[in-house]
Amino acid sequence: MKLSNGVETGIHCTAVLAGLKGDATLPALALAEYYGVSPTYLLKHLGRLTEAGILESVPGPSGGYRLARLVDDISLLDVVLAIEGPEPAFRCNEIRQCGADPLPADAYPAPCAIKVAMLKAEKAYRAALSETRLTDILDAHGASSDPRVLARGKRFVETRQRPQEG
Amino acid sequence: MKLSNGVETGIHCTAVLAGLKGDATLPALALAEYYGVSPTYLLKHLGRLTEAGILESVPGPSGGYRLARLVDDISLLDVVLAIEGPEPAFRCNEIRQCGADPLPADAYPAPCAIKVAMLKAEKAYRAALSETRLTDILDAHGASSDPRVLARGKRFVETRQRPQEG
DNA sequence: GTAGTGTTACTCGGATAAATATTGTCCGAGTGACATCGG
DNA sequence: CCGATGTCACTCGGACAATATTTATCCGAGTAACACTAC
Repeated sequence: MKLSNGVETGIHCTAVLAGLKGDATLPALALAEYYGVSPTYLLKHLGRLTEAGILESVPGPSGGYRLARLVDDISLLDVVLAIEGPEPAFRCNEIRQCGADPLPADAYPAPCAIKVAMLKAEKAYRAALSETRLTDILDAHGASSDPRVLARGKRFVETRQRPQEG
Repeated sequence: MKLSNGVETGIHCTAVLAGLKGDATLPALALAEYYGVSPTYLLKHLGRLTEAGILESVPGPSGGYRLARLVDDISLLDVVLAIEGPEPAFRCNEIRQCGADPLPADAYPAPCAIKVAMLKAEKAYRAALSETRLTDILDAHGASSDPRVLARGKRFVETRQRPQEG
């Protein structure tokens, strides 16, 4: 079980975009440079987030991405599901119904107990992700980060955001 | 994010092996036939479970696998970790420290807030898995399954277990 | 000086390859059972 | 008839391919800004 790295970059980028004021946008290329990741690959993830209604994309020069909702309305679960897809990690293949001399399907009216337990755990996982909103991430970041880190982020956003202010 | 199918087969097989009495064993080939999965591939998963101390393997004719511990001492988490590996699904690459004109490493004394949140969710996931023991699965299966299913399982175990009784 | 217009450069989006993880297969080492042979 | 022994078939375990998924890349469509021209 390995989570796509796109989740990490997606959340980070969403957090950065939360720092924009008003209608300002930030191009994908800028975010890619800021985090040292592949620009074109990042584009794919940002596209997923846009499809999911988490981000808005503005085409053309001075275009880019910005948040489509308030930071309070974005949870980590939203981002993870947008990038990884909505399907649960555990997928029951109903192997209990397979194999030698199988029974008819009507012999299995109750759901597979293993499936139930696995999905229950995954539900707990998603609940925890759902309880964490982007605001919480930003607050924790602001409270525990070194001033240099905050300054670098602020400088970056001010340098690359569109439209340029000033 | 997709969980290996080996997890599903691993749990099912462990549950079947729990039905053995005394020192009896069941060969991997029998389990593979029962569930209609690749025998050699199943062998790999059973090997992982043996390494983890969940199963015991007996070589030679009339050999096979059996539980290495009591059903109360085996949780779903044990099985999942044995097959998927102990590492968490979310792996922080510290991309916050990468990119253009990076800051020195000592600018990041606090752990990444995103990493903390993701691992916290995963901790909840593992806790839920850990609370579910193999006993619970067996109880639920015994209580909610059609008589035909239980009979098929019993017949299968009695037919293929080693040493053959009778 | 101002409005209209054409070009241009920059953006995102989808189709196309490489790398990696998962899935599946094959062959070899080891072991207990069985048949055989001798007493 | 009973015991020792050699062969054998069956087991698990690790090394070797095929497939699926993730990762990365390239190219095209679209758009707003800019410069230029005409008025």
